[in-house]
Amino acid sequence: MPTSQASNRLIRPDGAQPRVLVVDDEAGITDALVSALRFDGFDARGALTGRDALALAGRQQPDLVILDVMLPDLDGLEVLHQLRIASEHVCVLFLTARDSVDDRIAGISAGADDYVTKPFSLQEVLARSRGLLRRAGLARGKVGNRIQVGDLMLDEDAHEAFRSGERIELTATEFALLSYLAHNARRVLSKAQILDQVWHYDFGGDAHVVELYISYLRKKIDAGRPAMIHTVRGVGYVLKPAA
Amino acid sequence: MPTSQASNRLIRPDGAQPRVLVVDDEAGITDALVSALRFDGFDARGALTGRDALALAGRQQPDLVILDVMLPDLDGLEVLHQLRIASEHVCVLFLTARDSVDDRIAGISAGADDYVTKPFSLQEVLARSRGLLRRAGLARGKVGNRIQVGDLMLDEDAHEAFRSGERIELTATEFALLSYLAHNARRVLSKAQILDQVWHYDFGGDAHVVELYISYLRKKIDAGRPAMIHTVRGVGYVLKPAA
DNA sequence: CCAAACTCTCAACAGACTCTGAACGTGCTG
DNA sequence: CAGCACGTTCAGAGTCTGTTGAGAGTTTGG
Repeated sequence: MPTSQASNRLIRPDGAQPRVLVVDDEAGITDALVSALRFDGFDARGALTGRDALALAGRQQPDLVILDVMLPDLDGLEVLHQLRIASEHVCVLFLTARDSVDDRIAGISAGADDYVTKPFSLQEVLARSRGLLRRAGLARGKVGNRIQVGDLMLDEDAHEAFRSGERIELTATEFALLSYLAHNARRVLSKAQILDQVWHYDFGGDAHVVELYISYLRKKIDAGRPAMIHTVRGVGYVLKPAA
Repeated sequence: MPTSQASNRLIRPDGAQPRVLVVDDEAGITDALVSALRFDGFDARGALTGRDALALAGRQQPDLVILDVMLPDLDGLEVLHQLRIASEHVCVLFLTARDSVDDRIAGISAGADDYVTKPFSLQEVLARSRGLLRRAGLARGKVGNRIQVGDLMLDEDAHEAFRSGERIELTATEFALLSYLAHNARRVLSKAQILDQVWHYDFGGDAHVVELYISYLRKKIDAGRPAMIHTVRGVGYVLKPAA
């Protein structure tokens, strides 16, 4: 379902893909994340238990571990600590329940590098993962987290969008959608794909919101300019440089 | 959660990152500090016991040791003494329990260069660490611990802030917050990130304090001037030069 | 030991954002 | 050309986020 984004791929100094280990006992979440990460250019693996995770980590030597706090066998925090002992330079992204202050405190004091609250969107996790790895020095010599398509530029650190140098105000959802389109420029994305990637995974609504937000984006991005967002009837939407 | 700040990174004369050794028997604290230091550009390692610390120090030859006074095996003071024998030029930052005046006196007379009381915030420890290493001559040719964003200037040694040359009175918390924002200028920081970095690690409150202090800062920094502090709804806050 | 400053909680308000529903276009297809 | 499916857009309700003022509790400094 997710798609690659060769233009913004992170590269290890040795030329290989960054390695990511996903640990969550809900197979659905693990699979979705592994799948999304793979198509985003990461070498991703999944584990459903803390023990499996530690065993895998020993062999895979991941650069990043995405870790659910709640695991059936070992506590996520314990796993984290073991990981740090084994390989000190690993980054950790925590998955926690919303509003769980305890988790937050535990996460910080356990040395998590960042965390995302459930329910999250895949794009959200991907964005944070890229950010962590870039900061950890696994990025290809790049300043900031920028992506460019034609005369459209997105700065994912500053959460800013520019068209022909002109700044465009976007809401959080609009930015997430545009960001997903930009990462997959020139590729048609179905409404289902978009819904899966940009909206929270427990979002119950239908694909109508996608159409709505495409409409919002058009007003802001394409208003009075050569169109970059195109409809492919019966298939989905594409973002590409204006002719 | 911590973020890099390449613009203010300290560099060893030999070009490598400054080496830091963190020693605390609470794995959570050690992990959090190691993690934060790493993202701030240090080559950090952690040890949970005094013996491990001495062993590691022998191999790593750290420039700075962050040392808990209370250790299970050896006394922190004893560790400090041994360290000084081994390498005279190492800086030492003590971690002590709050209100433990005895610790402070003992620490200073034992040759600690500075100390921080628990519970601390990550930014606090990072700031002291930078300060110590700079004074020890490991800074990239810089005068003072200054950071500038647009017409806003922070002097972290003097704990002073200026906007367009005009001095601005800030409380301790306000300064810490502004400092964190400045170190990550043009990057959106979530309230959770800010809370983790600026407030004490055992702070149980919610993110509302962040909003409150942002409001205070705005009154002092942006009052009647082009705004530098911006809200990114649903994401967080950014500091950037006024357009 | 008092006064002032500071930090944080609470509560009310304002406004932005997100999503639903319905009406309206537009392009396919028979 | 009629009918239908798909897509677009408008309008509005509800929710959520962020802002601010007032004040209690705590710490600091004289």
